[in-house]
Amino acid sequence: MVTIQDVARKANVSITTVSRVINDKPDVSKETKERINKIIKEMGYKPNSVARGLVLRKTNTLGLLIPDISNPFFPEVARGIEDFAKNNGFSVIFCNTDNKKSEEKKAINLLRSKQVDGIILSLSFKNKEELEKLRKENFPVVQIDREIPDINYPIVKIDNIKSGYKATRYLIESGHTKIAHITGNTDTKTGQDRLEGYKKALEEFDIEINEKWILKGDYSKDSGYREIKRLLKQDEPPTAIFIANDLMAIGTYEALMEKNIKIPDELSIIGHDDIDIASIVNPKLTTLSQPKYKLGQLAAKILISRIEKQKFPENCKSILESELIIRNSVKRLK
Amino acid sequence: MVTIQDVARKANVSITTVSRVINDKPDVSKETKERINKIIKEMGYKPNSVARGLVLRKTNTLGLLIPDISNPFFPEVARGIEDFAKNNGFSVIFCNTDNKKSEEKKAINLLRSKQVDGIILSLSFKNKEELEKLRKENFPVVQIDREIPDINYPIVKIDNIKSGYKATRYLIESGHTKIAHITGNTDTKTGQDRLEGYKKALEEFDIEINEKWILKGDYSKDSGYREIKRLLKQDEPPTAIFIANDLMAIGTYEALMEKNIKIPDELSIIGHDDIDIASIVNPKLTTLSQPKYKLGQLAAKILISRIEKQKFPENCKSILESELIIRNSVKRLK
DNA sequence: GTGAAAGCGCTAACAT
DNA sequence: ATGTTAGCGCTTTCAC
Repeated sequence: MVTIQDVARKANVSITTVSRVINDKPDVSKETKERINKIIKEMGYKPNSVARGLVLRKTNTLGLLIPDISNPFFPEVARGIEDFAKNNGFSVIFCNTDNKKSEEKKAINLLRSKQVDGIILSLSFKNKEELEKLRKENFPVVQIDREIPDINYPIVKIDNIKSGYKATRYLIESGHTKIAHITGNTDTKTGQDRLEGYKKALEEFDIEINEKWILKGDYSKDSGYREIKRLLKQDEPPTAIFIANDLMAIGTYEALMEKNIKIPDELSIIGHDDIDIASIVNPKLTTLSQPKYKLGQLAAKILISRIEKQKFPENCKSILESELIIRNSVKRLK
Repeated sequence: MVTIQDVARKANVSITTVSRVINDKPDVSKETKERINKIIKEMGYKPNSVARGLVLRKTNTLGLLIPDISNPFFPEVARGIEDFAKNNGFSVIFCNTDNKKSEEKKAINLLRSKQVDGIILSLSFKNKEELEKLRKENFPVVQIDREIPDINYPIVKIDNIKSGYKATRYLIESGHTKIAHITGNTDTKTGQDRLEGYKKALEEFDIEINEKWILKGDYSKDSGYREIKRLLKQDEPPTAIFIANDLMAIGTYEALMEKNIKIPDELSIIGHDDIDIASIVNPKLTTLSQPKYKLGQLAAKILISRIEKQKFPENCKSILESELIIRNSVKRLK
């Protein structure tokens, strides 16, 4: 490892001067600057960010804390974050937590001890404590996707109530009145919100809410498969169903295929998220699309602004709108 | 930020003693140890990894350099890496390069300047230089998925020649003789290898290779869509096709659906990778499954062994076998 | 325009 | 069993 010392020695200057050159500071003659730059190149010198981080108390590193990078929702978000971060001189450490409180705590401690300058996180609903600790220290944080209520931190998310509302409303406007719902994990705000939107739409159109048609999923494909089977056992089946995410909808597809029930003729389905698969299954899944890349990008933008202390609304809530993607899994009755 | 100084002052001991306690070193009385641990807890002291990294010349951080985390192949690999890393006290910084040489170079420089202890990477085929630089310094590296030839670094990958061979052989054994191939990006070793496996199988079974039936894709869904359309314009179409990855196969599905060509009755398809979608499309796609999570896990294991200087074959090539997943997209003619 | 010196928070000889 | 000291590679005052 060649250090600033080595460069200074070779150039016959003090390390201060070399430091000035690599940081592009004034007060160094054009002549020496060029000479030092040449030597830097020759020796292949690269400043040590760790040493720099120690003195500057800034690592130019962001933490990303998510439930699971292999959940199809997150890779694109992560990409949006990394792209924006990279373009602004930051890199990102990612941690998977599987929504476990203990893992979340460990990950936050790890990131803090690594002195990341800020954290983008998607916490499980129950974990208010950790976020409050960060808040107390006024540590830069941006929440994504899931919001822990009553804590004053920026959040970038989809308006999930509205999104659930839009999905359900589309079913209603297509002529359906018997509409079921498979919820997401109702330990998450996201899951609760989509459910709330579902109820809101039914109420608005004076359709009675049938609790038997509200089935408790957990965002996993298996839970979609499981819950639709339970639904089908009921005496009076619905004609349409809003499923809180596409992954569960896919599970549903499999169960229906097994039972030889035709989508959308016998059951209309609308999903949520517009993951890759949605445009590929047969019939193509009507769903709501989340601007995932943008979500990540914006989260990184807000966090970095906060870190660099540029003006940005202190506790901005950025609510991105989801987009209805009409495909072939909903039958229009009118 | 509370530092080791603060703890030492409060405990009326030297920072050395505190250091001994937090690192669980001997030579400190049970009594003081307990007292200091109590104070550490009270003050919420967390050691500063950056300072530690500076003196120890070890950051317990891994770099992960991949083309694109939102490419469905990588999230699971990344998860395997992060899990193993975490369980062994490491965290991971990830970088997307889009297979661009310039981005790869920038990312490696960034990771080096951040003093990561090792790098797991999947480089574009043309980028031998950067890897050679690392090799010269004997820097810990593990390649995943794609191998740059002639460089003595550990690699964890699928045997893609064998995998292409297995895919093609399965088509042959199903009774097909007119077998086409849509290649992956032939700038990558992976793409070349699967093609080679395809040819090898044909040769072994004395089937003449028809260059017209070898179509040049680039691993993107669009290229699958595009190339199958070109294939269909030919006078004498094949009865089966091996497509170098599932994403392209999905593009193919769309084109065939448009043209109302039935899979597998009119054209049999075998893909590669077994991404989520494969088990969901209609008909379900027969494909070869890569142990992605294991791939990541093993790569991390080898890299960390190397870093910790535990014995592990210096230049081990870990060739994981892909697994044939028989579904419904190949028609058995015999 | 350039350099000497202090210090970021920690670990590791080397005393005592 | 505990403390003193030096130093990891860098930036930043302050002096010249």
